[in-house]
Amino acid sequence: MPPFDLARPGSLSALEVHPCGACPVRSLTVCAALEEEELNRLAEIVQTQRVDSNHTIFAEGDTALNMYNVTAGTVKLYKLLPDGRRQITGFLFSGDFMGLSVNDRYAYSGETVTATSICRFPRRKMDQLMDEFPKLQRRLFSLASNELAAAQDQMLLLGRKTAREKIASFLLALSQRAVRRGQKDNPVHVPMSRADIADYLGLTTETVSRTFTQLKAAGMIRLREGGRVLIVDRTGLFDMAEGA
Amino acid sequence: MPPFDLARPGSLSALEVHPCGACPVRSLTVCAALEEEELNRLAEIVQTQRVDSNHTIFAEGDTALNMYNVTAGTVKLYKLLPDGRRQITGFLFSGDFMGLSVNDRYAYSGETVTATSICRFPRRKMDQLMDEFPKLQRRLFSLASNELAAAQDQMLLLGRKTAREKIASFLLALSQRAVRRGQKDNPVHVPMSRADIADYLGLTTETVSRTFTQLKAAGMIRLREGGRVLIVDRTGLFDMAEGA
DNA sequence: ACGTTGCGTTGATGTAGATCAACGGGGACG
DNA sequence: CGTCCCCGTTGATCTACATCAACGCAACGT
Repeated sequence: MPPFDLARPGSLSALEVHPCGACPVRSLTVCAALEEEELNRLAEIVQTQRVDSNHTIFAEGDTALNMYNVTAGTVKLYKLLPDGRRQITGFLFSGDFMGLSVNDRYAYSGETVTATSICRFPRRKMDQLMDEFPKLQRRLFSLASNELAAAQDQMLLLGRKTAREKIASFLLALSQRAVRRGQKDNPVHVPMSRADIADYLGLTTETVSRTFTQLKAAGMIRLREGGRVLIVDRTGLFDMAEGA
Repeated sequence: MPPFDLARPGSLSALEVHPCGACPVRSLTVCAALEEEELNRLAEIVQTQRVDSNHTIFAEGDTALNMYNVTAGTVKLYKLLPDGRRQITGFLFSGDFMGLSVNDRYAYSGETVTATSICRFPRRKMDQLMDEFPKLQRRLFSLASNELAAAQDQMLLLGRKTAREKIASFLLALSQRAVRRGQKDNPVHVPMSRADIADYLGLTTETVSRTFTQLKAAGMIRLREGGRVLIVDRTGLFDMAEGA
Protein backbone atom coordinates (compact mmCIF):
# COMPACT_ATOMS: atom_id res chain seq x y z
CA MET A 1 0.00 0.00 0.00
CA PRO A 2 2.19 2.84 -1.20
CA PRO A 3 1.47 6.19 0.37
CA PHE A 4 -0.58 8.70 -1.50
CA ASP A 5 1.67 11.36 -2.90
CA LEU A 6 0.63 14.45 -4.75
CA ALA A 7 3.87 14.56 -6.65
CA ARG A 8 3.73 10.95 -7.73
CA PRO A 9 3.08 10.74 -11.45
CA GLY A 10 0.74 8.01 -12.51
CA SER A 11 -1.15 7.71 -9.28
CA LEU A 12 -2.99 10.94 -9.94
CA SER A 13 -4.15 12.84 -12.91
CA ALA A 14 -3.38 16.51 -13.08
CA LEU A 15 -5.59 18.58 -10.85
CA GLU A 16 -8.65 19.74 -12.68
CA VAL A 17 -11.20 22.46 -12.33
CA HIS A 18 -14.32 20.48 -11.77
CA PRO A 19 -17.74 21.49 -13.07
CA CYS A 20 -19.72 20.69 -9.92
CA GLY A 21 -22.94 21.61 -11.61
CA ALA A 22 -22.49 18.61 -13.88
CA CYS A 23 -21.41 16.26 -11.10
CA PRO A 24 -23.33 13.02 -11.45
CA VAL A 25 -23.27 12.23 -7.73
CA ARG A 26 -24.07 15.70 -6.51
CA SER A 27 -27.53 14.81 -5.26
CA LEU A 28 -26.07 12.12 -3.02
CA THR A 29 -23.47 14.07 -1.26
CA VAL A 30 -22.53 17.16 0.65
CA CYS A 31 -23.17 19.27 -2.42
CA ALA A 32 -26.83 18.36 -2.57
CA ALA A 33 -29.38 21.07 -1.97
CA LEU A 34 -26.87 23.87 -2.26
CA GLU A 35 -27.78 27.02 -4.10
CA GLU A 36 -26.01 28.28 -7.16
CA GLU A 37 -23.79 30.64 -5.22
CA GLU A 38 -22.85 28.11 -2.58
CA LEU A 39 -22.04 25.51 -5.16
CA ASN A 40 -19.81 27.93 -7.01
CA ARG A 41 -17.93 28.74 -3.85
CA LEU A 42 -17.48 25.06 -3.14
CA ALA A 43 -16.25 24.51 -6.68
CA GLU A 44 -13.63 27.20 -6.10
CA ILE A 45 -11.97 25.34 -3.28
CA VAL A 46 -12.35 21.79 -4.53
CA GLN A 47 -9.74 19.76 -6.31
CA THR A 48 -10.57 16.49 -7.98
CA GLN A 49 -8.14 13.61 -8.18
CA ARG A 50 -7.91 10.07 -9.43
CA VAL A 51 -6.20 7.61 -7.12
CA ASP A 52 -5.10 4.09 -8.01
CA SER A 53 -6.31 1.14 -6.01
CA ASN A 54 -4.66 0.30 -2.70
CA HIS A 55 -3.30 3.75 -2.06
CA THR A 56 -3.45 5.52 1.27
CA ILE A 57 -5.30 8.84 1.07
CA PHE A 58 -4.67 9.88 4.65
CA ALA A 59 -3.53 8.11 7.80
CA GLU A 60 -4.88 7.92 11.33
CA GLY A 61 -3.24 10.60 13.43
CA ASP A 62 -2.35 12.83 10.48
CA THR A 63 -3.26 16.47 10.72
CA ALA A 64 -6.70 16.66 9.12
CA LEU A 65 -6.02 19.16 6.37
CA ASN A 66 -8.77 18.03 4.02
CA MET A 67 -12.22 16.62 3.74
CA TYR A 68 -13.05 14.33 0.87
CA ASN A 69 -15.91 13.26 -1.26
CA VAL A 70 -15.76 10.02 -3.20
CA THR A 71 -17.18 10.42 -6.68
CA ALA A 72 -16.22 7.04 -8.12
CA GLY A 73 -14.68 3.83 -6.81
CA THR A 74 -14.46 2.36 -3.33
CA VAL A 75 -12.54 3.49 -0.26
CA LYS A 76 -12.07 1.83 3.13
CA LEU A 77 -11.56 3.55 6.47
CA TYR A 78 -9.78 1.67 9.23
CA LYS A 79 -8.10 1.80 12.59
CA LEU A 80 -5.14 -0.30 13.70
CA LEU A 81 -3.94 -1.75 16.97
CA PRO A 82 -0.19 -1.65 17.67
CA ASP A 83 0.19 -5.35 16.85
CA GLY A 84 -1.44 -4.91 13.46
CA ARG A 85 -4.98 -6.02 14.16
CA ARG A 86 -7.25 -3.94 11.97
CA GLN A 87 -10.84 -2.79 12.17
CA ILE A 88 -12.39 -1.36 9.05
CA THR A 89 -14.95 1.17 10.25
CA GLY A 90 -16.58 1.76 6.89
CA PHE A 91 -16.56 1.42 3.14
CA LEU A 92 -17.23 4.46 1.00
CA PHE A 93 -18.69 4.54 -2.47
CA SER A 94 -19.48 7.28 -4.93
CA GLY A 95 -21.29 10.08 -3.18
CA ASP A 96 -19.89 9.28 0.26
CA PHE A 97 -18.12 11.79 2.41
CA MET A 98 -15.10 11.37 4.70
CA GLY A 99 -12.69 13.36 6.74
CA LEU A 100 -14.61 14.61 9.73
CA SER A 101 -12.13 14.91 12.52
CA VAL A 102 -11.72 15.70 16.18
CA ASN A 103 -9.02 18.10 17.37
CA ASP A 104 -7.60 18.34 13.86
CA ARG A 105 -6.49 14.73 13.57
CA TYR A 106 -7.93 11.99 11.43
CA ALA A 107 -9.37 9.29 13.68
CA TYR A 108 -8.78 6.63 11.06
CA SER A 109 -6.86 5.91 7.87
CA GLY A 110 -8.40 6.05 4.43
CA GLU A 111 -7.26 3.77 1.64
CA THR A 112 -8.59 3.08 -1.83
CA VAL A 113 -9.98 -0.37 -2.56
CA THR A 114 -10.40 0.22 -6.28
CA ALA A 115 -9.27 3.04 -8.52
CA THR A 116 -11.09 6.07 -7.21
CA SER A 117 -12.06 9.64 -7.97
CA ILE A 118 -12.22 12.01 -5.06
CA CYS A 119 -13.00 15.66 -4.46
CA ARG A 120 -10.72 17.26 -1.96
CA PHE A 121 -11.82 20.23 0.18
CA PRO A 122 -9.31 22.06 2.36
CA ARG A 123 -10.64 21.95 5.88
CA ARG A 124 -9.89 25.55 6.71
CA LYS A 125 -11.83 26.76 3.76
CA MET A 126 -14.66 24.37 4.49
CA ASP A 127 -14.86 25.78 8.01
CA GLN A 128 -15.16 29.26 6.54
CA LEU A 129 -17.83 28.17 4.11
CA MET A 130 -19.75 26.48 6.90
CA ASP A 131 -19.85 29.77 8.75
CA GLU A 132 -20.98 31.55 5.64
CA PHE A 133 -23.54 29.00 4.52
CA PRO A 134 -25.51 27.45 7.36
CA LYS A 135 -27.12 25.18 4.83
CA LEU A 136 -23.77 23.56 4.17
CA GLN A 137 -23.19 23.08 7.86
CA ARG A 138 -26.62 21.61 8.23
CA ARG A 139 -25.88 19.20 5.46
CA LEU A 140 -22.67 18.06 7.12
CA PHE A 141 -24.48 17.71 10.42
CA SER A 142 -27.07 15.57 8.74
CA LEU A 143 -24.41 13.40 7.14
CA ALA A 144 -22.67 12.99 10.48
CA SER A 145 -25.96 11.98 12.11
CA ASN A 146 -26.53 9.36 9.47
CA GLU A 147 -23.03 8.03 9.88
CA LEU A 148 -23.60 7.85 13.60
CA ALA A 149 -26.72 5.75 13.11
CA ALA A 150 -24.79 3.46 10.78
CA ALA A 151 -22.03 3.18 13.35
CA GLN A 152 -24.54 2.07 15.96
CA ASP A 153 -25.90 -0.59 13.65
CA GLN A 154 -22.37 -1.78 13.14
CA MET A 155 -21.79 -1.95 16.90
CA LEU A 156 -24.81 -4.20 17.21
CA LEU A 157 -23.43 -6.33 14.41
CA LEU A 158 -19.92 -6.55 15.86
CA GLY A 159 -20.96 -7.13 19.44
CA ARG A 160 -23.93 -9.43 19.11
CA LYS A 161 -24.32 -11.07 15.72
CA THR A 162 -23.02 -14.46 14.58
CA ALA A 163 -20.82 -14.88 11.50
CA ARG A 164 -23.80 -15.81 9.33
CA GLU A 165 -25.83 -12.88 10.58
CA LYS A 166 -22.89 -10.58 9.93
CA ILE A 167 -22.43 -11.72 6.34
CA ALA A 168 -26.14 -11.55 5.63
CA SER A 169 -26.34 -8.04 7.09
CA PHE A 170 -23.31 -7.01 5.08
CA LEU A 171 -24.70 -8.18 1.75
CA LEU A 172 -28.06 -6.56 2.37
CA ALA A 173 -26.46 -3.29 3.43
CA LEU A 174 -24.34 -3.23 0.27
CA SER A 175 -27.42 -3.93 -1.78
CA GLN A 176 -29.42 -1.15 -0.15
CA ARG A 177 -26.62 1.34 -0.59
CA ALA A 178 -26.44 0.48 -4.27
CA VAL A 179 -30.12 1.33 -4.57
CA ARG A 180 -29.58 4.71 -3.00
CA ARG A 181 -26.87 5.41 -5.54
CA GLY A 182 -29.22 4.42 -8.29
CA GLN A 183 -27.21 1.34 -9.19
CA LYS A 184 -28.56 -2.12 -9.57
CA ASP A 185 -28.92 -3.89 -6.27
CA ASN A 186 -28.79 -7.46 -7.54
CA PRO A 187 -26.34 -8.94 -8.16
CA VAL A 188 -24.52 -6.89 -5.54
CA HIS A 189 -21.15 -5.50 -6.41
CA VAL A 190 -18.64 -6.57 -3.73
CA PRO A 191 -15.38 -4.94 -4.75
CA MET A 192 -13.42 -5.62 -1.57
CA SER A 193 -11.31 -8.66 -0.67
CA ARG A 194 -12.21 -11.37 1.84
CA ALA A 195 -9.60 -9.88 4.15
CA ASP A 196 -11.29 -6.47 4.01
CA ILE A 197 -14.69 -7.99 4.64
CA ALA A 198 -13.26 -9.92 7.58
CA ASP A 199 -11.73 -6.80 9.10
CA TYR A 200 -15.01 -4.97 8.66
CA LEU A 201 -17.13 -7.66 10.30
CA GLY A 202 -14.76 -8.75 13.06
CA LEU A 203 -14.04 -12.14 11.50
CA THR A 204 -11.17 -13.91 9.69
CA THR A 205 -10.87 -14.42 5.96
CA GLU A 206 -11.42 -18.15 6.44
CA THR A 207 -14.68 -17.65 8.28
CA VAL A 208 -15.87 -15.15 5.67
CA SER A 209 -15.09 -17.61 2.92
CA ARG A 210 -16.75 -20.54 4.69
CA THR A 211 -19.83 -18.50 5.44
CA PHE A 212 -20.20 -17.45 1.81
CA THR A 213 -19.93 -21.12 0.91
CA GLN A 214 -22.64 -22.01 3.45
CA LEU A 215 -25.01 -19.36 2.15
CA LYS A 216 -24.36 -20.57 -1.37
CA ALA A 217 -25.02 -24.18 -0.35
CA ALA A 218 -28.24 -23.07 1.35
CA GLY A 219 -29.35 -21.59 -1.96
CA MET A 220 -29.59 -18.06 -0.60
CA ILE A 221 -26.86 -16.51 -2.77
CA ARG A 222 -24.73 -17.32 -5.80
CA LEU A 223 -21.17 -16.17 -6.36
CA ARG A 224 -20.53 -14.59 -9.72
CA GLU A 225 -17.52 -13.36 -11.63
CA GLY A 226 -15.90 -10.05 -10.80
CA GLY A 227 -16.87 -9.82 -7.16
CA ARG A 228 -20.59 -10.02 -7.74
CA VAL A 229 -23.03 -11.79 -5.47
CA LEU A 230 -26.48 -12.72 -6.64
CA ILE A 231 -29.05 -12.58 -3.88
CA VAL A 232 -31.44 -15.44 -4.51
CA ASP A 233 -33.49 -15.39 -1.32
CA ARG A 234 -33.62 -11.81 -0.10
CA THR A 235 -36.28 -12.50 2.53
CA GLY A 236 -34.34 -15.43 3.92
CA LEU A 237 -31.19 -13.34 3.99
CA PHE A 238 -33.05 -10.56 5.78
CA ASP A 239 -34.41 -12.92 8.42
CA MET A 240 -30.95 -14.34 8.88
CA ALA A 241 -29.46 -10.84 9.27
CA GLU A 242 -31.85 -10.10 12.11
CA GLY A 243 -31.33 -13.45 13.80
CA ALA A 244 -34.97 -14.36 13.31
CA MET B 1 -37.99 -1.48 33.45
CA PRO B 2 -41.26 0.41 33.63
CA PRO B 3 -41.84 2.82 30.78
CA PHE B 4 -41.15 6.44 31.31
CA ASP B 5 -44.43 8.27 31.73
CA LEU B 6 -44.92 11.96 32.17
CA ALA B 7 -48.08 11.42 34.17
CA ARG B 8 -46.57 8.92 36.52
CA PRO B 9 -46.20 10.47 39.96
CA GLY B 10 -43.05 9.61 41.83
CA SER B 11 -40.89 8.94 38.82
CA LEU B 12 -40.65 12.61 38.00
CA SER B 13 -40.61 15.81 39.90
CA ALA B 14 -42.81 18.62 38.68
CA LEU B 15 -41.46 20.34 35.61
CA GLU B 16 -39.33 23.28 36.58
CA VAL B 17 -38.12 26.45 34.99
CA HIS B 18 -34.41 25.86 34.99
CA PRO B 19 -31.84 28.58 35.46
CA CYS B 20 -29.45 27.51 32.70
CA GLY B 21 -27.05 30.26 33.63
CA ALA B 22 -26.42 28.48 36.91
CA CYS B 23 -26.20 25.02 35.36
CA PRO B 24 -23.16 23.24 36.77
CA VAL B 25 -22.58 21.15 33.67
CA ARG B 26 -23.16 23.87 31.12
CA SER B 27 -19.57 24.07 30.04
CA LEU B 28 -19.58 20.38 29.14
CA THR B 29 -22.59 20.24 27.00
CA VAL B 30 -24.54 21.68 24.12
CA CYS B 31 -25.11 24.87 26.08
CA ALA B 32 -21.42 25.67 26.25
CA ALA B 33 -20.14 28.72 24.43
CA LEU B 34 -23.60 30.13 23.81
CA GLU B 35 -24.23 33.82 24.20
CA GLU B 36 -26.62 35.30 26.69
CA GLU B 37 -29.44 35.59 24.18
CA GLU B 38 -29.02 32.09 22.82
CA LEU B 39 -28.92 30.63 26.27
CA ASN B 40 -32.10 32.43 27.22
CA ARG B 41 -33.87 31.09 24.17
CA LEU B 42 -32.70 27.60 24.98
CA ALA B 43 -33.90 28.02 28.53
CA GLU B 44 -37.33 28.93 27.21
CA ILE B 45 -37.81 25.62 25.49
CA VAL B 46 -36.12 23.33 27.97
CA GLN B 47 -37.85 21.29 30.64
CA THR B 48 -35.88 19.57 33.35
CA GLN B 49 -36.94 16.27 34.87
CA ARG B 50 -35.80 13.74 37.40
CA VAL B 51 -36.14 10.11 36.40
CA ASP B 52 -35.78 7.10 38.68
CA SER B 53 -33.28 4.39 37.88
CA ASN B 54 -34.16 1.74 35.31
CA HIS B 55 -36.76 3.77 33.49
CA THR B 56 -37.06 4.01 29.74
CA ILE B 57 -36.75 7.60 28.49
CA PHE B 58 -37.44 6.79 24.84
CA ALA B 59 -37.49 3.65 22.74
CA GLU B 60 -35.88 2.68 19.46
CA GLY B 61 -38.28 3.42 16.64
CA ASP B 62 -40.27 6.03 18.56
CA THR B 63 -40.90 9.34 16.84
CA ALA B 64 -38.00 11.49 17.94
CA LEU B 65 -39.86 14.36 19.55
CA ASN B 66 -37.11 15.47 21.90
CA MET B 67 -33.43 15.82 22.40
CA TYR B 68 -31.97 15.38 25.85
CA ASN B 69 -29.13 16.49 27.97
CA VAL B 70 -28.11 14.50 31.02
CA THR B 71 -27.29 16.77 33.95
CA ALA B 72 -26.89 14.13 36.65
CA GLY B 73 -26.87 10.35 36.84
CA THR B 74 -26.16 7.70 34.23
CA VAL B 75 -28.10 6.66 31.14
CA LYS B 76 -27.55 3.79 28.71
CA LEU B 77 -28.43 3.70 25.02
CA TYR B 78 -29.04 0.36 23.38
CA LYS B 79 -30.34 -1.54 20.38
CA LEU B 80 -32.07 -4.92 20.45
CA LEU B 81 -32.27 -7.87 18.10
CA PRO B 82 -35.66 -9.60 17.77
CA ASP B 83 -34.57 -12.48 19.99
CA GLY B 84 -33.56 -10.15 22.79
CA ARG B 85 -29.82 -9.88 22.26
CA ARG B 86 -28.81 -6.40 23.25
CA GLN B 87 -26.00 -4.05 22.31
CA ILE B 88 -25.45 -1.03 24.49
CA THR B 89 -24.06 1.65 22.19
CA GLY B 90 -23.12 4.10 24.89
CA PHE B 91 -23.31 5.26 28.47
CA LEU B 92 -24.13 8.88 29.19
CA PHE B 93 -23.14 10.89 32.22
CA SER B 94 -23.77 14.41 33.35
CA GLY B 95 -23.11 16.81 30.50
CA ASP B 96 -23.76 14.25 27.77
CA PHE B 97 -26.21 14.76 24.98
CA MET B 98 -28.56 12.30 23.29
CA GLY B 99 -31.41 12.19 20.87
CA LEU B 100 -29.91 12.83 17.47
CA SER B 101 -32.06 10.97 15.01
CA VAL B 102 -32.44 10.03 11.39
CA ASN B 103 -35.76 10.46 9.61
CA ASP B 104 -37.44 11.43 12.85
CA ARG B 105 -37.01 8.11 14.63
CA TYR B 106 -34.75 7.26 17.52
CA ALA B 107 -32.15 4.75 16.36
CA TYR B 108 -31.81 3.32 19.87
CA SER B 109 -33.55 3.17 23.23
CA GLY B 110 -32.51 5.25 26.21
CA GLU B 111 -32.85 3.99 29.74
CA THR B 112 -31.65 5.29 33.07
CA VAL B 113 -29.03 3.31 34.95
CA THR B 114 -29.22 5.41 38.10
CA ALA B 115 -31.59 8.15 39.18
CA THR B 116 -31.06 10.87 36.65
CA SER B 117 -31.73 14.51 35.88
CA ILE B 118 -32.29 15.42 32.27
CA CYS B 119 -33.03 18.53 30.24
CA ARG B 120 -35.54 17.94 27.51
CA PHE B 121 -35.57 20.01 24.31
CA PRO B 122 -38.42 19.66 21.81
CA ARG B 123 -36.83 18.73 18.52
CA ARG B 124 -38.94 21.09 16.42
CA LYS B 125 -37.91 24.05 18.49
CA MET B 126 -34.31 22.94 18.50
CA ASP B 127 -34.40 22.83 14.72
CA GLN B 128 -35.69 26.40 14.68
CA LEU B 129 -33.01 27.53 17.09
CA MET B 130 -30.36 25.84 15.02
CA ASP B 131 -31.44 27.88 12.04
CA GLU B 132 -31.41 31.01 14.09
CA PHE B 133 -28.13 30.38 15.89
CA PRO B 134 -25.46 28.80 13.72
CA LYS B 135 -23.29 28.57 16.79
CA LEU B 136 -25.74 26.13 18.31
CA GLN B 137 -25.75 24.05 15.17
CA ARG B 138 -21.98 24.10 15.09
CA ARG B 139 -21.92 22.89 18.64
CA LEU B 140 -24.23 19.99 17.83
CA PHE B 141 -22.15 19.16 14.78
CA SER B 142 -19.07 19.11 16.92
CA LEU B 143 -20.75 16.84 19.47
CA ALA B 144 -21.87 14.49 16.71
CA SER B 145 -18.33 14.38 15.32
CA ASN B 146 -16.98 13.47 18.72
CA GLU B 147 -19.57 10.77 19.15
CA LEU B 148 -18.65 9.41 15.77
CA ALA B 149 -15.00 9.16 16.75
CA ALA B 150 -16.02 7.37 19.94
CA ALA B 151 -18.20 5.01 17.93
CA GLN B 152 -15.23 4.12 15.75
CA ASP B 153 -13.10 3.37 18.79
CA GLN B 154 -15.88 1.15 20.03
CA MET B 155 -16.00 -0.70 16.70
CA LEU B 156 -12.30 -1.44 17.03
CA LEU B 157 -12.93 -2.68 20.55
CA LEU B 158 -15.90 -4.86 19.61
CA GLY B 159 -14.41 -6.29 16.45
CA ARG B 160 -10.79 -6.84 17.38
CA LYS B 161 -10.08 -6.73 21.10
CA THR B 162 -9.96 -9.62 23.56
CA ALA B 163 -12.04 -9.70 26.74
CA ARG B 164 -9.16 -8.39 28.85
CA GLU B 165 -8.39 -5.63 26.40
CA LYS B 166 -12.06 -4.68 26.37
CA ILE B 167 -12.34 -4.43 30.14
CA ALA B 168 -9.08 -2.50 30.40
CA SER B 169 -10.22 -0.07 27.67
CA PHE B 170 -13.57 0.33 29.38
CA LEU B 171 -12.11 1.21 32.76
CA LEU B 172 -9.67 3.69 31.28
CA ALA B 173 -12.37 5.33 29.18
CA LEU B 174 -14.60 5.73 32.24
CA SER B 175 -11.68 7.20 34.13
CA GLN B 176 -10.86 9.69 31.39
CA ARG B 177 -14.44 10.77 31.05
CA ALA B 178 -14.59 11.42 34.79
CA VAL B 179 -11.63 13.73 34.42
CA ARG B 180 -13.35 15.70 31.70
CA ARG B 181 -16.32 16.16 34.00
CA GLY B 182 -14.01 17.37 36.73
CA GLN B 183 -14.68 14.35 38.90
CA LYS B 184 -12.07 12.16 40.49
CA ASP B 185 -10.73 9.59 38.11
CA ASN B 186 -9.51 7.09 40.66
CA PRO B 187 -11.17 5.07 42.01
CA VAL B 188 -13.43 5.01 38.96
CA HIS B 189 -17.14 5.13 39.53
CA VAL B 190 -18.74 2.18 37.69
CA PRO B 191 -22.47 2.59 38.28
CA MET B 192 -23.68 -0.01 35.79
CA SER B 193 -24.29 -3.73 36.34
CA ARG B 194 -22.15 -6.56 35.01
CA ALA B 195 -24.93 -7.29 32.53
CA ASP B 196 -24.80 -3.74 31.20
CA ILE B 197 -21.02 -3.85 30.92
CA ALA B 198 -21.29 -7.17 29.08
CA ASP B 199 -23.81 -5.80 26.61
CA TYR B 200 -21.62 -2.77 26.03
CA LEU B 201 -18.46 -4.78 25.39
CA GLY B 202 -19.93 -7.70 23.49
CA LEU B 203 -19.33 -10.20 26.29
CA THR B 204 -21.35 -12.14 28.88
CA THR B 205 -21.75 -11.24 32.54
CA GLU B 206 -19.68 -14.28 33.51
CA THR B 207 -16.76 -13.24 31.32
CA VAL B 208 -16.92 -9.68 32.65
CA SER B 209 -16.87 -10.98 36.20
CA ARG B 210 -14.02 -13.40 35.57
CA THR B 211 -11.99 -10.73 33.81
CA PHE B 212 -12.39 -8.31 36.71
CA THR B 213 -11.23 -11.10 38.99
CA GLN B 214 -8.19 -11.71 36.77
CA LEU B 215 -7.21 -8.06 36.72
CA LYS B 216 -7.61 -7.95 40.47
CA ALA B 217 -5.46 -11.07 40.88
CA ALA B 218 -2.84 -9.49 38.61
CA GLY B 219 -2.72 -6.52 40.99
CA MET B 220 -3.84 -4.05 38.34
CA ILE B 221 -7.12 -3.04 39.96
CA ARG B 222 -9.00 -3.40 43.24
CA LEU B 223 -12.75 -3.71 43.60
CA ARG B 224 -14.27 -1.35 46.13
CA GLU B 225 -17.67 -0.83 47.68
CA GLY B 226 -20.44 0.91 45.78
CA GLY B 227 -19.33 0.10 42.26
CA ARG B 228 -15.92 1.67 42.56
CA VAL B 229 -12.78 0.33 40.94
CA LEU B 230 -9.37 1.43 42.08
CA ILE B 231 -6.85 1.52 39.27
CA VAL B 232 -3.56 0.38 40.75
CA ASP B 233 -1.44 0.04 37.61
CA ARG B 234 -2.68 2.57 35.11
CA THR B 235 0.23 2.07 32.75
CA GLY B 236 -0.22 -1.68 32.76
CA LEU B 237 -3.91 -1.27 32.15
CA PHE B 238 -3.20 1.10 29.27
CA ASP B 239 -0.78 -1.32 27.65
CA MET B 240 -3.32 -4.08 28.07
CA ALA B 241 -6.05 -1.96 26.49
CA GLU B 242 -3.93 -1.46 23.37
CA GLY B 243 -2.88 -5.08 23.16
CA ALA B 244 0.75 -4.16 23.67
C1' DA C 1 -36.81 -13.10 61.83
C1' DC C 2 -37.52 -15.34 57.52
C1' DG C 3 -38.36 -16.35 52.59
C1' DT C 4 -37.63 -14.23 48.11
C1' DT C 5 -35.23 -12.06 44.50
C1' DG C 6 -31.51 -10.19 41.96
C1' DC C 7 -26.68 -9.71 41.33
C1' DG C 8 -21.94 -11.15 41.33
C1' DT C 9 -18.81 -14.85 41.49
C1' DT C 10 -16.92 -19.34 40.52
C1' DG C 11 -16.78 -24.05 38.42
C1' DA C 12 -17.62 -27.53 34.59
C1' DT C 13 -18.46 -28.16 29.97
C1' DG C 14 -19.60 -26.90 25.10
C1' DT C 15 -18.83 -24.58 20.70
C1' DA C 16 -18.34 -20.87 17.20
C1' DG C 17 -14.96 -19.17 15.15
C1' DA C 18 -9.72 -18.66 15.23
C1' DT C 19 -5.55 -20.72 13.97
C1' DC C 20 -2.52 -23.62 11.34
C1' DA C 21 -1.92 -25.81 7.07
C1' DA C 22 -2.39 -27.16 2.29
C1' DC C 23 -3.84 -26.43 -2.39
C1' DG C 24 -5.63 -24.49 -6.86
C1' DG C 25 -6.35 -20.85 -10.10
C1' DG C 26 -5.56 -16.45 -12.18
C1' DG C 27 -2.83 -12.45 -13.13
C1' DA C 28 1.80 -10.10 -13.44
C1' DC C 29 6.25 -10.29 -15.08
C1' DG C 30 10.80 -11.61 -16.73
C1' DC D 1 5.95 -19.67 -21.45
C1' DG D 2 7.12 -20.74 -17.12
C1' DT D 3 7.43 -18.85 -12.39
C1' DC D 4 5.82 -16.40 -8.73
C1' DC D 5 2.61 -14.52 -5.83
C1' DC D 6 -1.72 -13.33 -4.17
C1' DC D 7 -6.22 -14.66 -3.16
C1' DG D 8 -9.90 -17.65 -2.13
C1' DT D 9 -11.22 -22.07 -0.55
C1' DT D 10 -11.22 -26.16 2.25
C1' DG D 11 -9.63 -29.30 6.01
C1' DA D 12 -7.85 -30.32 10.84
C1' DT D 13 -7.22 -28.70 15.21
C1' DC D 14 -7.29 -25.40 18.99
C1' DT D 15 -9.07 -22.01 22.23
C1' DA D 16 -11.32 -17.94 24.08
C1' DC D 17 -15.37 -17.19 25.37
C1' DA D 18 -20.26 -18.81 25.81
C1' DT D 19 -23.30 -21.72 28.11
C1' DC D 20 -25.10 -24.28 31.91
C1' DA D 21 -25.09 -24.68 36.73
C1' DA D 22 -24.55 -23.77 41.60
C1' DC D 23 -23.96 -20.77 45.50
C1' DG D 24 -23.28 -16.58 48.66
C1' DC D 25 -24.84 -12.36 49.87
C1' DA D 26 -27.31 -8.07 50.35
C1' DA D 27 -31.67 -5.71 49.77
C1' DC D 28 -36.39 -6.02 50.23
C1' DG D 29 -40.98 -7.20 51.57
C1' DT D 30 -43.97 -9.68 54.86
